[in-house]
Amino acid sequence: MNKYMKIYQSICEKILNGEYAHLQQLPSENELTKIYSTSRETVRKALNLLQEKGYIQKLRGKGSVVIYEDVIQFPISEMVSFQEINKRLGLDYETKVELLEVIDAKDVPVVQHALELRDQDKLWHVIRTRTKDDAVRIMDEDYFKCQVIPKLTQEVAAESIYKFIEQEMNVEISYSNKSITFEEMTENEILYFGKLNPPYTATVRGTVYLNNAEKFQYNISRHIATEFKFVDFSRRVIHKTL
Amino acid sequence: MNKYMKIYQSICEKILNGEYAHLQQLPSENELTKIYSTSRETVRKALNLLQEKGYIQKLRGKGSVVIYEDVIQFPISEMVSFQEINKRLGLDYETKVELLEVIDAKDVPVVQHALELRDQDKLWHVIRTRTKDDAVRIMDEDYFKCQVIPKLTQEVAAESIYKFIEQEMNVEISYSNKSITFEEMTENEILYFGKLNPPYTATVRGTVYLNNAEKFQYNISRHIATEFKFVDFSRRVIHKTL
DNA sequence: TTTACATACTTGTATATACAAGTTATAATT
DNA sequence: AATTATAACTTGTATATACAAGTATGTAAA
Repeated sequence: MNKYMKIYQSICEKILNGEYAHLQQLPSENELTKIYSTSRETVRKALNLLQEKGYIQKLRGKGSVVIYEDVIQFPISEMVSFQEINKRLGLDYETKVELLEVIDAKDVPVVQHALELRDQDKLWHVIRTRTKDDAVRIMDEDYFKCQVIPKLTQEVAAESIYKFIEQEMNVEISYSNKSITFEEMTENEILYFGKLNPPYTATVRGTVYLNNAEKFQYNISRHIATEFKFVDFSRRVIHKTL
Repeated sequence: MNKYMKIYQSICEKILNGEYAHLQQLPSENELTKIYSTSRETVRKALNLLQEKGYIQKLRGKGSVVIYEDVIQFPISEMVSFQEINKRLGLDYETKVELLEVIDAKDVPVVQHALELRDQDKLWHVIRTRTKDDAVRIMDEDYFKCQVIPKLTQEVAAESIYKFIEQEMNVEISYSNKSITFEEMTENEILYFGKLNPPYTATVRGTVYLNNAEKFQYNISRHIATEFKFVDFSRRVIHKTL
């Protein structure tokens, strides 16, 4: 792995475990070059990434301070797998694989369109529920291109599909476009969640891309509307007034 | 302004107006250095920013392609002012300033806590509605530190407060933390939206920070729950499994 | 025709240098 | 004591170089 990525992960870890606390000043770029025995530009790459992801704030002349605070809600703009969040936040959800099958793209027109597939293209169809305190809180439905992921097992689906893809296959998951809507529950959702009042879900739909801009996954994540809270970190870039 | 920022804005503009179309290949880094008569590293800074913001995808050995597509929904993770979106997407909402007053921080405990204010600190309190087709669709409530923004007029509030702050004052709006929740409408909201079925709002609450990590704005943006759709772009960074 | 290789392109990483610009603390001056 | 200037720090920008690594293409060999 790259040097600057190692430095990023090292500092990130220190922030997450409290070694670098909220609002604490980080060592200066010059000091970090000595600590990691590297050049200043390499340190700067790591720091810029930490800033972009909302861990630190840099200020010219002063240095970098930690701005990350533990959240106990779902980060929407982070693109981390469920298991990564589950572990990091200690949420203790239990995953159950409700369905794992291969289907034809033509049988799910919405997904076929979203992933730009031909009729005969094959898809993995996975449904997983996330349970806590004996109640289903989240229902995840995923579609993966079989072309990209030839094999998929119950065990992998119960653990982390992303971890499997990135470590076992030579595929780089790169970015995603998501949408969040509030929708009335359908019969299918009531099946998993039970009858709720109000009968609404917060639904996150996402298309996930590989690093060559190929679409390979379509995801629908349904949460109990009144229960969940999505959080987001974003940075301002000034755009020209057109 | 910086060179790489000018290049970013130049290419960004070309993407937004279609000069560089969806999935079109950008000129190579070497060509761009000639076009903008600068060094490769400076071009790379601009391209990396474009990639981070979801406009392009780079691929080693191949080049950069445009991945941006016009969306007609609200970008949640972009941190652009309402007027910036309104113009860019041609949404044609009409803004009405319903309230513009100065209040004591102690009168709004939630905001006081969020912005870490003392009892006697003063706040601008602004309520604006966004109307389209003769119906109120969005209700924006903002609180700004008077310390940072001493003056604020009805005219500025009707236009763009961010534009005013960044161009008139010497203040750099830097980043924000937002949350999205699904909430039952209160009497106050029914006042502006009217009675709706179901009586729920999609509520975005955000704390906005300056570049010195000082909190200066608290924002509550209420949308008709079943009507709105938030969109999000995010990039994957592989985290260590802790 | 097919395969393999070499080559010329692309972006990615790491390093170095020089200077600009903002902050802070110290010392000198008023 | 208050102000000013200086020096020593901080991060930001721009440039240059060298090499690594992935992609595409053409050429030569099988």
